[in-house]
Amino acid sequence: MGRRPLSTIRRKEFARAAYDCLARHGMSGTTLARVAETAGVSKASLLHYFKNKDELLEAAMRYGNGILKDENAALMKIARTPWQRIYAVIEANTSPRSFKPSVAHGWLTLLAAVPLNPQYCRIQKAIYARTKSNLIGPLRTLSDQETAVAVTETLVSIIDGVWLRLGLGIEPMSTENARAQIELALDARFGQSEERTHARDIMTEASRILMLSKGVNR
Amino acid sequence: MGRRPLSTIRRKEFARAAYDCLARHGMSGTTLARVAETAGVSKASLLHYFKNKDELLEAAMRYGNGILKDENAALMKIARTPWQRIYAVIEANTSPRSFKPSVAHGWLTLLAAVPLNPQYCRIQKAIYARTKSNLIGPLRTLSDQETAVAVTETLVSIIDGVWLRLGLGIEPMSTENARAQIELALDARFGQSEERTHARDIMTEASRILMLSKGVNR
DNA sequence: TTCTTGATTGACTCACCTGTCAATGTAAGT
DNA sequence: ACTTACATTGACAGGTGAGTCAATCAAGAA
Repeated sequence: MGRRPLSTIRRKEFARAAYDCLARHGMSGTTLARVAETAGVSKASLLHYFKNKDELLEAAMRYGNGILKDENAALMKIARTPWQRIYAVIEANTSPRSFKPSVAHGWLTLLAAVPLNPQYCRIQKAIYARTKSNLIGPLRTLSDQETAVAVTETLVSIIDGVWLRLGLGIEPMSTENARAQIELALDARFGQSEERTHARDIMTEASRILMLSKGVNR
Repeated sequence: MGRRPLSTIRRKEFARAAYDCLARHGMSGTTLARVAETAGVSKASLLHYFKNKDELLEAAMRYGNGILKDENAALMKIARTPWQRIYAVIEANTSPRSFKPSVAHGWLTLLAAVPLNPQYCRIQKAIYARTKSNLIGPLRTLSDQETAVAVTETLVSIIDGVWLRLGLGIEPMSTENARAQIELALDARFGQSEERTHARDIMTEASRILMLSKGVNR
């Protein structure tokens, strides 16, 4: 779209440095000076690429979300059945590649700022809309609309909840634990059909392969 | 315990003011000056009661949690059966009295700081331990240990998730919506027994009565 | 009344943070 | 070689926030 080039790759590096800072030092500890140091440049250089701190943090938010988004997109492309699409979302959102305490803390730090900044708000809104839509579509083909909505809402809450708990770091939280919780919620409205189990195995395997092929490009 | 008196009531007022600030202005916007203004005193007066900002925010954290804790304790005292104890926790954690966007945002803001401060960490750890224990106890009398643990984990994640989404304020999130999600998770491992339904009605009613009697004392 | 203890505050210090700017470096095009 | 456009930076300005301190105020005890 109307994206200015301005060395997109450099911006991404800085967004990553900002995200790392947020994860390690929290919002108050994430100063331009510290981000610059993390990225190995001067503070003034940062402000050459981002006109202010808000814009930098916005990029950090897009960067952090981008990781999940890319994995999700890659898995969605592979998925062929409704259950596979559901497990694509689940796999992407609990993939060990990003399901780490530091990533979760960075995410949590940014979320806390969402209600204070309309731009962050818009970004986050889009993320929720996408995730919900990715879940409700296939779920509707497996049940009535009402059930699909209810299950979607619950899955989204569980995903948010496990990420939150992961980010707090005060109790162990593994990919397996997270997925077990999601499975439990699915059990509430769907039986352990052959189709479901098979789809899960397929998508788990697909996720593993994608992870091995080191980083979804772009 | 070893609590210094130092006008406990005054400290609570300030903790409340700090919490309000956190909810309204986020972590960076919560300055000593602003909290002081909210409380109607000078910044220096604040620091007479709290030796630094960290201690003030710690008090804010205890204050915010205290609301839920008191409601939980009151309902727990009423509960007589396992299912009633389970619904005591659920009611307390989704009570319209505290289940509000501003409260949730204050909570979210504090949570983001948890990994950066060992003291916040300890407080939050205790909160999780209590909630989990309150759920796992009664659940164990209704199922095997493994199931009790799994359901507890899921319920905790859903509660955290709905609070998070409430705090973000980018989508509607009501008490009813939150409870529907929790019910769904319970459905996964427990049928709609007469006992369960009845317990839910009892605790909902108890919560309503407590709410009418305006604020659990102390 | 006098003394003591705690409450409250304005003024101040010091550190740090954001954002600007002018100067310099650098690489590619002509 | 010259020019243009961008990259990078040190230095600086302006502002703000945390925390200190000495002085004042109020109330109860002796």
